Amino acid sequence: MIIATYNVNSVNARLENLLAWLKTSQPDIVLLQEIKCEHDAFPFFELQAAGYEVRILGQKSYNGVAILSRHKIKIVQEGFPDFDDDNSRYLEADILVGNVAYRVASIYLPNGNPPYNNPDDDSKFTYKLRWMDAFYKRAEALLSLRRPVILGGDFNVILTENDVYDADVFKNNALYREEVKQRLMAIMYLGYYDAFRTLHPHQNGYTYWDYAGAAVQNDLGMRIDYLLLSPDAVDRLQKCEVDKSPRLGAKPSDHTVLKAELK
DNA sequence: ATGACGGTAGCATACCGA
Repeated sequence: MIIATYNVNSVNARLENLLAWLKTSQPDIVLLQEIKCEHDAFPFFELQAAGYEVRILGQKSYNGVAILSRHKIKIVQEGFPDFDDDNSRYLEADILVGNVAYRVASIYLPNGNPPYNNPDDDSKFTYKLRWMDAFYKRAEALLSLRRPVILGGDFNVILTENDVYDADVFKNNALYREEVKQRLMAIMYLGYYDAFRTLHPHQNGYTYWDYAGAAVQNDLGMRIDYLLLSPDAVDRLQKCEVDKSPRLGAKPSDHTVLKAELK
């Protein structure tokens, strides 16, 4: 079973790129973030023609998450229970692959940095922390299923200096603040495994490179996309790799694909 | 110190992003 997560930075702007990648890679499940559209503008037809069932939690212009699957999708949660969110950032589903009943979620965690024109505004950061607290509660509840759970997406968190090209540049950045790193670590201490780091302790594993300058050519990236696996899922983990090809092709997203293979 | 670069809304420029 191959599962991937990909922040597409607009599913419509990225449709050719996405379809080409699906055709080459043939994943079973894809978790998309930043689809940036609502239901009526989503390219259902093209993705269904490519062999995928699609469920989305859309939003106009910003955010929006989706799940693509070659197997039947049963949505169980749109957003977190008991957390009122103006943004479409969390979609959770049951997907049966062979005889394995996976619970998966597509996650677009808030960025948290202030607007450029108002650097003292911390409202986005406090929203990020509240969102992560709600995520913690949901992640905790899911462990009691004692099933393979896969929480994947753009987490907007740089965990360590090994996950970014220059940690000093990000010292005060909302992606690298202590409050944020502690919250992601707390989720993992519940019993989730960072699939990439579990298998690759030394590779940088970057999944994002800025469009500006020559960030991708110079590998000035950061590892901010994750696949977190519950104990029952990590037992099945065979491989986890960054696929840089979508980032190197024409008209790329600023993120690339992170994928894992489970047996 | 700032912006680069790209997407969306909607028609000029503002907002968002990491």
